Amino acid sequence: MRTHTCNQISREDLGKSATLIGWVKSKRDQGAGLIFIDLRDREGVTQVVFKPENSKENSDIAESFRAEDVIQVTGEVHERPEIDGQSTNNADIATGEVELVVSEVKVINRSEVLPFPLDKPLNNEDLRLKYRFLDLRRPQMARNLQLRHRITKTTRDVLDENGFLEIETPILSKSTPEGARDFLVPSRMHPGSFYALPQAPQQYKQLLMCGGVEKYFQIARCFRDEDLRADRQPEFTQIDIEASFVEQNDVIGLVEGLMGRIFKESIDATIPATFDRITYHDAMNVYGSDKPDRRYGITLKCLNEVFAQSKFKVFSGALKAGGCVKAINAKGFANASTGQIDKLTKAAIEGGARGLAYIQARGEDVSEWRSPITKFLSETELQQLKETMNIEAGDLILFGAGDWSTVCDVLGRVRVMCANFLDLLKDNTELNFLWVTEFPLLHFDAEEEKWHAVHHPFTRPVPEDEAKLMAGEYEGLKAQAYDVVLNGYELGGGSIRIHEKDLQDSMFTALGVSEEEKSSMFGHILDAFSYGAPPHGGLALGLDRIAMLVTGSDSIREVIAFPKNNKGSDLMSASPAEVDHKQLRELYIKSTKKDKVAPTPAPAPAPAQ
RNA sequence: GGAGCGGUAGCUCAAUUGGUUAGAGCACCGGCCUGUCACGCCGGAGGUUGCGGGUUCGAUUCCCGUCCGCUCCGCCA
Repeated sequence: MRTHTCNQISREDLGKSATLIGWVKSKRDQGAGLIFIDLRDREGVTQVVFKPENSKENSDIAESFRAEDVIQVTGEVHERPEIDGQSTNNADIATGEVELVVSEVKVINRSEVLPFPLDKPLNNEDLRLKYRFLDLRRPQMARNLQLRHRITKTTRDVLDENGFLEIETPILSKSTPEGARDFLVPSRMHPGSFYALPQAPQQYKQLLMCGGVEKYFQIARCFRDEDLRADRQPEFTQIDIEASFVEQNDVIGLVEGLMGRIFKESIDATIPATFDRITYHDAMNVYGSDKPDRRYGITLKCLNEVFAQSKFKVFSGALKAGGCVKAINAKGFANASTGQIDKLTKAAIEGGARGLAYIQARGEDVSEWRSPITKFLSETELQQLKETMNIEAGDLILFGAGDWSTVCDVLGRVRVMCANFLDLLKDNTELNFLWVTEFPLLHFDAEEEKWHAVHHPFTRPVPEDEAKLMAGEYEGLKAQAYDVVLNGYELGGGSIRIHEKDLQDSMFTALGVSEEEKSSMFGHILDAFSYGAPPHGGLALGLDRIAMLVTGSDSIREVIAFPKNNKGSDLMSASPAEVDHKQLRELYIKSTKKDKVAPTPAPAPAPAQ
């Protein structure tokens, strides 16, 4: 029987017997039967020593060990000896002052030669995912999973302390017309009908509020059939929270407390008791993003006054059309390479700009500035610009002109790229939390010529905009919606919801949902709202992203035990995979493969064209 | 759907302007070594350079196509 884990034995155990079970991390064979084994388990590493004078048989067995063999060793805990006056302690491991001198050894299971070493970082993620069961043995991955557990455990504790009930909602649910693409599951008992996997338990949790639950949470698996990213998986986990009789500040306070406990109990980090708040408008206006990373200070400055009378048509034209001129000052980036400027310009164009005007302030004086546009600007404009933007020698100024939202978006992208080029976040360990509030309720999709919900269709407008929504005036409405942002990542978002049938009906009307769809798609929720639905609100937090930031990983795949790759495949189990014809027939789905039983007749030769 | 980067031994990488038999470290196999902890020393085995085609006397290298992976854009209410 195991008496200790591999991080446990210490000087206090000297002379005592101990039995360890674990994996052979490494073997150092000194010859003549003196062999050191680093034995690893989930918790740590202990050096075990085989001495020929104790048992030649044991040493012979140890000689055969390879990395990742599972062995059980029993022996006496010894102090590490001094050799020629030199300590043989190993300060790198917790058990480095002692060692286990083996008297009994048992080989529990042998390992094949490994496809990759476990004790070094490995770039080849393909290989890691294919052999994930080995990859998970690496201390970094073990730590990530342990921290993730700590996060979910703390979440359950905190929400339980606050009176929230953990309730499961269906995985087999119903396709929703708006939002991301659904994963569909064919129904055998209802030919031609499909379940959908939930993108989020949004409607269920609101129906729980209608059911009088008052306070609900769930560590909920969610599914979206969209293209993947480093911080996006087709199935991911949300901490889903909903409460009745709450206002925005209640939800915000709850989440601030939850975050504080999570960061304390996982990595012992102390974060502010309350987070700064910024409106959506200000976030866009100042940082060019609705999830700004404020760990660096580059901000968007308005230059409308400077260029109000400008003869430079790009600027004056934008202002005349009711738009704006803005710029950022990337301090110390005047030496940007042509390639870097090209990349910034490309990003600006992708964001909808026609180009990217810039000034490389190679010196203090405006005459030393290098720029394709300064020749169009007057001396007065240049001096005002210098003052407004606080331009000093060595700065790079980047401009955007046009309609407000495009300019903000473009400069927001350029801002992030500059910070990356300048490596502004090197060695930065700050945890910068932020609430973004007062999101727009609706935005108009010019291509489809219809209004979309910015958050989702159940989001409540601010009180002063309720009447407008009911009256069909959709321009400029604000929502009681809020996002929590950490270091430029959207950790989660939520809103106060609509709980009245009439208001919800108006919302569906705004989104162009037909009367027929209202009852077929949303009849149950409209129904629920007409039987005394309580006011309610909540939010959902991305557990994977929280775990990614807590562990300092650069991808959520590092904090998910068995993630999918970029194409949505599980490389270990090789899913998705084709299924048997019989299975498909039962589901009334036609195989895309050629039918082997009844081959189709050879097609007639195509007529020459 | 689009852009960028990448694919050479089990792993991490190298290979000059297109030029001998494609190399090194780690891992592996054999031998030696009684205090190592990235143990050390000696020896060995290990390659369809992702795949297909083209140019060339000659292609890891140049060109075209294709597959795979990662990052980003679109997309993700």
